[in-house]
Amino acid sequence: MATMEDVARAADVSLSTVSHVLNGTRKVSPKTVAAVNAAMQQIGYVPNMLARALAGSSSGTIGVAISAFTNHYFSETVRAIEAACTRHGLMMLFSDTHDDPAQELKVVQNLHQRRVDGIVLAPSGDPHNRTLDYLTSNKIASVLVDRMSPQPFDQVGVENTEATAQLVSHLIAQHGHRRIGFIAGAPGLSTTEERIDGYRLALQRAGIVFDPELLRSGDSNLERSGAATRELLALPLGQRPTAIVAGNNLMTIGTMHALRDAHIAVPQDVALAGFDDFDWADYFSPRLTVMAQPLEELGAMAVDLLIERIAHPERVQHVQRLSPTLRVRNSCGCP
Amino acid sequence: MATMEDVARAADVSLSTVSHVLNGTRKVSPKTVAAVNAAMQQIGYVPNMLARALAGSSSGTIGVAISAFTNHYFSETVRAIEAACTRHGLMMLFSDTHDDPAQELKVVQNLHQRRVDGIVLAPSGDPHNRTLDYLTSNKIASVLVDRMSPQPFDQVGVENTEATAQLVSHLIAQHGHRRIGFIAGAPGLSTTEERIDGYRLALQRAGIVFDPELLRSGDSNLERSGAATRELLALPLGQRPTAIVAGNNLMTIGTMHALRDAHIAVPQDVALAGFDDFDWADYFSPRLTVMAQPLEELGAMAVDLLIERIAHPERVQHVQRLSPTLRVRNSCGCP
DNA sequence: CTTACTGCTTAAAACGTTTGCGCGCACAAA
DNA sequence: TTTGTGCGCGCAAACGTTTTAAGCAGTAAG
Repeated sequence: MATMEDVARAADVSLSTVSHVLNGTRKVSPKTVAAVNAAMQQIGYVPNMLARALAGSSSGTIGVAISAFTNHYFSETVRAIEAACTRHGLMMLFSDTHDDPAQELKVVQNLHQRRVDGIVLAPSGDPHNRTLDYLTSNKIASVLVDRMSPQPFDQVGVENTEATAQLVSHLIAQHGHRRIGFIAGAPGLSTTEERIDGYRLALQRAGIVFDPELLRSGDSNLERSGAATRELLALPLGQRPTAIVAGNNLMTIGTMHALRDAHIAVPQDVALAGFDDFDWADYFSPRLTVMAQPLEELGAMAVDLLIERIAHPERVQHVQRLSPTLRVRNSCGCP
Repeated sequence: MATMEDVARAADVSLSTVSHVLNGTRKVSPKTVAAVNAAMQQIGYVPNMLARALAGSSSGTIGVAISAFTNHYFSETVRAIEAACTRHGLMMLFSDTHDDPAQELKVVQNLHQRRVDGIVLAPSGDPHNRTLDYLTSNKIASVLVDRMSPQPFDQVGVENTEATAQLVSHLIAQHGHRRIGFIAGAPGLSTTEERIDGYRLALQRAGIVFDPELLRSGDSNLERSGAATRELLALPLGQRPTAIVAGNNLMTIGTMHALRDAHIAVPQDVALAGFDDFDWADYFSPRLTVMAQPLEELGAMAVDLLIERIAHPERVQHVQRLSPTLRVRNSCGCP
């Protein structure tokens, strides 16, 4: 494959001149520039970014470690991140963490070995914070998305507590529900905790006493949320919820699954609302009332923060909370 | 950052010995191995894959150029590809083509510059085949997914013609429809052509004469498929379709959107079926009858073929057709 | 006592860039 | 004529690996 040296030879200039033409690193006479460009054209030169990254300092690549596998909504986030990368002329090295601490660490090390300029990570709920520690101790520029950490990182997430409260309050205030079930996400995730907080906050504001029986873990996945829903439905009649709120998209589907299997009509028998929107939600029944996260913004913001961090490693960390928006449809009981 | 040389110094051996310990490239005495490993541990050495790739020949990275942005279903494919990569110890450099020939070429060149070992591409319908030509003339190991090409490439796709015919036949044979609308994908894509063929094949087999008015292009996207559906609905009563088949997931949603807006009940007023499945399809109404593509297999197969190709650049090309499976629910009129 | 081999190790040349240093030249000022 | 001052360039040293050729003991065979 043709190298810069071949180009130099063909254009009868030095190697460094070719480099400088390529990067505009210093003034080169127009005549020489033309000669070099012609030579490149002619011999079909393709720059070698590996060598460039090795010699210089930036690889023009960022790493993304997100569990797109376990949670569908992360696919969207990844897409948004990729779009932002393209806008900034970066490439994205993507690997899935499967929300598993060990795998997550492996992925991050892998990215580090490949000398990415920075990393976007949706941290798993590792109680030992191994990956986070690895990032800090190796001084890797990084941004956390979705899940927040008390550690000093740049972070982008959504406002969960008030948002969930808003969702629950809608069910209470607009539709008079008093017994509302909540299907919570996987324990250990900040989003899970925050959304539970929001749930309890809304109850408290309405003067409803919290019933632990109505709070179930759906473990952020389809199967467990279905099971949690069945548990809710199995409660004695007076205690059984008249409405259910699911903590994320997957659990909304899982809940709907269980309700359907139990021949429970939504919203007639039980009202339903959830976190995360779907692009088809307007066209299929029940039309889900949800909290929609600004995924596009989330991805763009993450990349912006990362670029900023790469440029200024010592700047103080930013923690951004984006606001999700309530989309009222009819699964909550609205017409 | 620590280099191999630092490790060598710390372990009091030569640089190349460290390299050989790391790669198991040749026999090294157990004592030396231990010393080297200890040294690595101690100084926190992180291998530099860039340098390794530069010196050696493989970068352990493959490029993926797919339009995940325009078509949701590709997200799943990308996920499947990533999973396969991880299984094989590869990393995935991903960039979106937006189904735009120019962007696609740019992306592929970018990947090439980064010296990926190979590329998985879902080719846009570029009439000039610029990207494909680039790949062949630069002898880049590559595999085409989803869309097929007459050019000599390794390819994985699904069987579209018979599958579509099966979908259409179901509507005819099981539910007695005679006027069936078809919302086709973007022109120029092999999948689009093949699915149209399947549609016509099914009509022909049932002895139904093809009415060009019933074949509309939804251009593989939401908006245009909605418009196409409205055109179908605007046909005079005797000509208006009693069933509609959509050419992919996005167009199924778009079609459903238009039907909903027109207050047309599915399947009572008009039956609906489409290509591509959804994970929520079982739980929301109408429950869509669809042709489900084996996305996981598709991704795995693509990566397998690519690895094979990288290992043996001169082997003859394989073209694989996977079989989608019909999932009958109730949007077609089945109970 | 050579010779050849074995088992380990070192030295050094790639790989394809970037970049600091410095050189020669032309042209203006002294 | 000198001296200075840019302007265009080339040279060569990194960057962190892999890999080939060769060195150097010690040992077995001739």
